[in-house]
Amino acid sequence: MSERSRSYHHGDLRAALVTEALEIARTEPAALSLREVTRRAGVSPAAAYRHFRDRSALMGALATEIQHRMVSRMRARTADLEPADPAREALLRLRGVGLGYIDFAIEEPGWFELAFFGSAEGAAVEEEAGSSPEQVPPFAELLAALDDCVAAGALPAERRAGAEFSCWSAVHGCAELMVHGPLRGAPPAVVREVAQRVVDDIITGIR
Amino acid sequence: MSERSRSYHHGDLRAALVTEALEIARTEPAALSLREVTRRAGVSPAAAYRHFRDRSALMGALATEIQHRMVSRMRARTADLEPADPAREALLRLRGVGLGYIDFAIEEPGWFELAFFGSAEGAAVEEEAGSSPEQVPPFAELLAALDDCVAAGALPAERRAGAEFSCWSAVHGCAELMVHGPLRGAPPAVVREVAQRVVDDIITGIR
DNA sequence: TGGTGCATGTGAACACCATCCACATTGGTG
DNA sequence: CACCAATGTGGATGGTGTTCACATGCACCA
Repeated sequence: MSERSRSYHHGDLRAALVTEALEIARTEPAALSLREVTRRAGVSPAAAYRHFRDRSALMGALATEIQHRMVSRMRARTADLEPADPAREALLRLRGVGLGYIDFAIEEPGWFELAFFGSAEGAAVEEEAGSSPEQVPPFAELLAALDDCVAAGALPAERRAGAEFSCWSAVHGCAELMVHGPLRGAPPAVVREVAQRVVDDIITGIR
Repeated sequence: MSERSRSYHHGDLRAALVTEALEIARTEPAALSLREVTRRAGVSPAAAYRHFRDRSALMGALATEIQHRMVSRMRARTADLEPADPAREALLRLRGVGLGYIDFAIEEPGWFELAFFGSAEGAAVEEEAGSSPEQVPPFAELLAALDDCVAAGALPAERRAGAEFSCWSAVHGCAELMVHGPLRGAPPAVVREVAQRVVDDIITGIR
């Protein structure tokens, strides 16, 4: 396993391709091509097709991996909440989910850009059935936080339905604003302030 | 001017290229390439470079055109407001701006996708100076609506600063949700309801 | 009127890309 | 040990953006 680089067979090319693609996406997104990925993995372009139906399948795997990393960071951020009364704590968690989402987009714009690619272009038709909201990990995180709010009495039950769309819209839109939009490259202080205002406004609005 | 199609010189190739690109973007976005655009304009690929520095410059011109059409539709939608007291009327206008934005995204997904491309990829560095928020027409529309709200007493002056980011985030994020995200292809009734909930929530939240 | 300069369009080339094919190599299984 | 299925290769095809030397013809000036 140690000296696998010289052997004709790679060992675990699929994982290696995803790893290389992640690296490229983070550092020089413009260079993210199937050929470049295989090049860095030390393998011929066609080899990728033994593991992915086509380019968009690779991007889908990439998106899934990124979504999981996103959730990890969101959780790491939310973990250190000092105890408070349940309602307040649930709201703080909801706030943390939103801010964590936005932070991830700012810290890893290359990854953020690809995080929802699977649901975007090529694979639109076939996956149809398998892409319910609950299966998009960051979205699932939001759903859980909202349910918590209801359980803790911080959100009236009759306001629960549809609240996830308001929250996701505001938070995702804010992230886009900062990665692609007018706030791209704004000073971190401004960015922080805007993010907090957006998250607080939408949490106020859904209640 | 009438029989210009046979002449070596085109007449107004720049406009023709934008027109063709708009058509392609609307009907078969996947086919939107510089070569396809020139092909439809009956001209060689290189001809485009007499009018646009590169592909991303074409996309930028396209984006600008789309943004203007977006504003036109948003205005057409907001135009028929029956008079009411100023505060209520200002809020309705704000609501109309948001819903109009979302409607445009749903009705013209191909265009919506490109509307902010100019601020997205290639041209990021050089335009830096020229892309202040006020110069993005749909965003300017929002700013105006918010100022109206303050003037009409529907929004406290101390809540005005930053409100545009909350609104744009929610509305743009909602549009993305419907074009690329989990709500893509959802029944129109659901889409309508979600859009209204999102817009109403954020308007509640900013006040 | 005739000539010329400059903007505009052409054709061919380059480098890159995704994708497919027949073929080579191999690790594991009978 | 032999063979098979899985995996990787090299090369070809047709697409892309971009550049270059060259062709064309409109507008203006002598």
